[in-house]
Amino acid sequence: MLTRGKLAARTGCNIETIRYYEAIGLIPAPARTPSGYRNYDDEHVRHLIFIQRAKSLGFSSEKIQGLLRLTDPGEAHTRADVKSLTEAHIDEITVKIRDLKKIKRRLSQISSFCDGSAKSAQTCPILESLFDDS
Amino acid sequence: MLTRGKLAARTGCNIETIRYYEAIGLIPAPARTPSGYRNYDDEHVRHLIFIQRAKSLGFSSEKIQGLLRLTDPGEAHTRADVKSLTEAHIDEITVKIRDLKKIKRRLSQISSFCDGSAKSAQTCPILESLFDDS
DNA sequence: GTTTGACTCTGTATTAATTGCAGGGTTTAA
DNA sequence: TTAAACCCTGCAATTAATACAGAGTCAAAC
Repeated sequence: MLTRGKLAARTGCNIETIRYYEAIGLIPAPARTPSGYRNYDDEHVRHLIFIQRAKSLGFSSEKIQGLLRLTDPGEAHTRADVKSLTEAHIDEITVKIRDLKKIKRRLSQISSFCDGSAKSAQTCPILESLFDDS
Repeated sequence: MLTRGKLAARTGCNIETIRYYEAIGLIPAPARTPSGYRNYDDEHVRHLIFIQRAKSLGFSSEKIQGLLRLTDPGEAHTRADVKSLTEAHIDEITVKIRDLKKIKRRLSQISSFCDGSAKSAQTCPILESLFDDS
């Protein structure tokens, strides 16, 4: 019996947020016990973990719904559907990865270049480049 | 004269959001004209572009403040400071990149595997793996 | 040079996403 | 069999972002 509290503990998701995601349709409504308790299954666990990751990567609830719909057996998908949906997402993800790599590279430079004096970070020219658009 | 509206147009940021970011200290308060108009400079443009990117990558306002503080000439940083701040961020970014690559790879598989029939996506076993934790 | 439209200012209200709380029922384990 | 620990619902509070209202400012056409 996987109650809401246990699902929260297992996924790290706030217990109230689970109810909220159900309300907005981000996760399917689970079965209920005779007394009305929600009873989740492994599908819900995977769903919720995916949602949390996607959120942490800056995807909106709407975008996440779009990704999840790709896996929904209740939805019919033509090849064209899948193509256009996935390709738009792939492009967006490619940009995200590029931006993250840029920030990571700059942070590594900051970490290795600054010489340890109290004023080092202020004068380190690398810091400036953190904002660059190139 | 870079007014708030022009800054919004140049960065794609909502004009009201700029005022909000100033209120919570995410961007520095700009100079004012004698009549009270905000007057921004290039520093604000770069700041705001960086903030928008970081937001789109799932960083919280707090995290972004931490990153920006690394570049703030008014803050003193010891080497240890910089090391610990940057390394925590770098680790987090590494995870994000890995997750994004995973999602991207799965999306590519979805796009290329499904055979074009109306029911293809439902039965495509690749879809399931979008949730995997491995 | 004045008028008018587009812009800015401040303060406050609204929306969306999330979290917290209160009041009441259920389960479990001592 | 009762107390602790949970769940239920409904609603309030928070945070981030955006919208709006009323008043002042700027710029360019008349």
